[in-house]
Amino acid sequence: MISSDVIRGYNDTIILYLLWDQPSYGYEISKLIRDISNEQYVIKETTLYSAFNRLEKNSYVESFSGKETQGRKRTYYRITEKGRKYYQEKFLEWGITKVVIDKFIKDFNKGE
Amino acid sequence: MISSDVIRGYNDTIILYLLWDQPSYGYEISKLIRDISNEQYVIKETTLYSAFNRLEKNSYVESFSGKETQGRKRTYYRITEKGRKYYQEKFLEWGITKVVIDKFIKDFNKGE
DNA sequence: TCATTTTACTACGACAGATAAAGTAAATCA
DNA sequence: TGATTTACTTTATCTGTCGTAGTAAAATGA
Repeated sequence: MISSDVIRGYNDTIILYLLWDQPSYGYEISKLIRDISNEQYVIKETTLYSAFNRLEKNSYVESFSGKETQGRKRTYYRITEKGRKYYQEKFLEWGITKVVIDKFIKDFNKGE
Repeated sequence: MISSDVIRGYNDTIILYLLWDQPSYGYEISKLIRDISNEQYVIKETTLYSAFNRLEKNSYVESFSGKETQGRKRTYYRITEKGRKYYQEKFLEWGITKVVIDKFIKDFNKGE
């Protein structure tokens, strides 16, 4: 299980990634995250829905009511152009972040 | 500039890394972080000192008064055995975290 | 058919870590 | 001697995560 403080800066970006090709909704996103990460990251419901609200407030996604085929009525979210731009920025930032953190996190057990 | 939410889970670990071989103190750690990261990460003073307090509270470091050679009196910090163990755990976690996040953060501009 | 499970959220409050702002204090430097 | 650098400390605020609880409808099973 990876700590939530680490992932904190990337929950929104992860959601945008999963919305890239088609709209989706909370429950599905949550399962996708669990499956794709092989159970290594399971996002909390409240974290997920508060992320959706934040994303919508920032106009990175827009919501619409889906025709529910099963289960309760769903709220779908669609990524916006602004959301795609934000994602691309975060993608670049993540590349830099990895390099920076790698300079400070090394294995002292195996020399250097 | 990398965002603070990203680094949030690793500030303590970065400090422990820099204390690995010899004790140090706030101001020096802060400069080391800036230099090693080539200005890409500049830790805020308050963030740094609150991290030291947290580390000490958790017994990952212990403090002692140094003979100041210049400037104001310094509080030095020395990593403990518990701190080294914690660091090793975070080192492993970071490896896993990178792999997990990489599954969700890809460049849509270049195919794949 | 009725209860349980699964799907799909919403509301509220607490907490931790980052940070802005301001202040303190001693040594060095021009 | 006054500005700058070093070296912190205190206080208060903000954001994102998360625990707890509740709502609601469809699917599933006995």
